[in-house]
Amino acid sequence: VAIIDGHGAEGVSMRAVANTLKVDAKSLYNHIDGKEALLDAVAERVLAGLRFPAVSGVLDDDLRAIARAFRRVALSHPRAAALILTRQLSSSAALAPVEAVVSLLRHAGFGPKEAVHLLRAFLATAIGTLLREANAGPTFGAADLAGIARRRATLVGSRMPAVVEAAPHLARCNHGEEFEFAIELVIDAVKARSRSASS
Amino acid sequence: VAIIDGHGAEGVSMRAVANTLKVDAKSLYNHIDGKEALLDAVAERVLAGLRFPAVSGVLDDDLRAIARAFRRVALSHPRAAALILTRQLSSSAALAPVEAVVSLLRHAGFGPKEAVHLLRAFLATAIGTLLREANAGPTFGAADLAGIARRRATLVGSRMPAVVEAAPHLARCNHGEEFEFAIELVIDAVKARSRSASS
DNA sequence: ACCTGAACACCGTTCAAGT
DNA sequence: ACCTGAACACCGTTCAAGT
Repeated sequence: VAIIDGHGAEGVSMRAVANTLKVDAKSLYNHIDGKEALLDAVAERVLAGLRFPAVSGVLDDDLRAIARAFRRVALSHPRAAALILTRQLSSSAALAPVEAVVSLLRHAGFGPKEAVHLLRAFLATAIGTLLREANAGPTFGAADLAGIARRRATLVGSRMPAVVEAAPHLARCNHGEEFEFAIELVIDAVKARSRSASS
Repeated sequence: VAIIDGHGAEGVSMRAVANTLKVDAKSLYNHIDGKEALLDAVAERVLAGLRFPAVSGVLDDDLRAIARAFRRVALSHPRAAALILTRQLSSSAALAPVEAVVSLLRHAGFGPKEAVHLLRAFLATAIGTLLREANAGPTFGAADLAGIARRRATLVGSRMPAVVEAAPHLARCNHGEEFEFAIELVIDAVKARSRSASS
């Protein structure tokens, strides 16, 4: 994790890890099954920092809180974010958010089948949004005015009418705001479905 | 693309590409700016295969059609899917779906700002869902009965009550169905918002 | 139980020299 | 305008030998 924080995920090599551990790269194989397993372990370790607030009993508040907690942990080590969002984990650390969301939906009256569907849509939206944020880096943020201007020029240069018209909004991206918007969208859809829940 | 189809994205090396081109790896640098640029080019090439059906004028039908066309192209080369979904592209190939969706939303009465928000939520949901499908590989599909049984056992072993209860549904994943469900969810939310559109 | 030396089969990339 | 030889600074991983 220290290497990723300092040099990015591409900076992780068995030799680099061994080096910061003052040991030979080959020695690592006595402790872990290879590089892929190491990266899985990193993702699990970071994801284990996930903490949910207490359940309030109001479905949308609780879903929002889970989404925010998930964003928080995913971005707790920005350069490791793609790892956490992308790796297919099987450990119980990865099941914690599943348990939290499904449990909420079941108590709200959804059947197990629909709860799983909604869970998956909920996670897909969160992960898609966070992956955009993680990949964008600081470039896309609100701060970099020169970057925004450059990007806006490119968009206008595309000569696609809707893109040109929306260029001022496309050129910048407030990630926190977009996350809230996307989550609100799926929460609204969940609430709309809860009025006729079954199956 | 041929290498990715045959050996996966990790099989792509400058030497491998040069080899299938019957040339030396170093020669590639006369034509492209390095490996990252090469992978960008691959993603753009595949994405360029995107074809939208004609606009019907019914918002939800048109959004559904775009989503399906996007899924189609993303999975047209399954082992390249993560590349297409993950790379930050700046070319006009990447702007085609943006133009299509924003244009639709504008005609439906949304302001440019809200159209961009909705576009981003729409894409995030599609990308999140498709990334799950691409990463899962064939393992998770409906076919592999032994895999489903094994996965179900793991879930039950977690001893998390909601996970255990929903294990039969969590252990399998019909990707096409989940995609339709997630898209339907955001389309519903868009329609709900179109009844009070502005800004 | 853990470490390392020797070794293998790879990488991406630069640059000067060729045609 | 394009190619290549020589070269550099790296990779992940195995295995037998050591303590």
